[in-house]
Amino acid sequence: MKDDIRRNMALFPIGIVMQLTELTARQIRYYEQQNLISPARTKGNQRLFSFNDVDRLLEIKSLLEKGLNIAGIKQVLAMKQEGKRVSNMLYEKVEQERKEMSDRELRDFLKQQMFTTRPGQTPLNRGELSRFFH
DNA sequence: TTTCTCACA
DNA sequence: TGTGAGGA
Repeated sequence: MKDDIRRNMALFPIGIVMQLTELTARQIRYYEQQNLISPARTKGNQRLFSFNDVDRLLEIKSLLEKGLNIAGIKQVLAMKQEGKRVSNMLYEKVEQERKEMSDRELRDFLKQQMFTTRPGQTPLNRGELSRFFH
């Protein structure tokens, strides 16, 4: 579908993205360093974000609020891409099933993480989320 | 004015 | 992650 070119078209500077996502410029730049997003650049080296980038950031924010840290988000995002590759040519109904499955898998994944965390290793989840399993 | 990179009393 | 410096 050629709707992708529109979603991936670099349009807004970091200032607008800050308002859209309610994230600080510092955070947005940091997430880029962590390869969670890959905005285009202007000739003046200014970042230009696409709708996809904004969506991604909103998802990151959402995951952050669920208590995940960057490492956890990276894995979730990776899972999303795999799932997308499979459901790309399927219909909406299947798309919904994928989302539900993703949520369930995310829960299982997090739960398992809590018990699998090895000594000296930072847990993938922290903060509020801990309350749900402890 | 806005955004960029770098670095930390 | 915040924040200030110094430049574009």
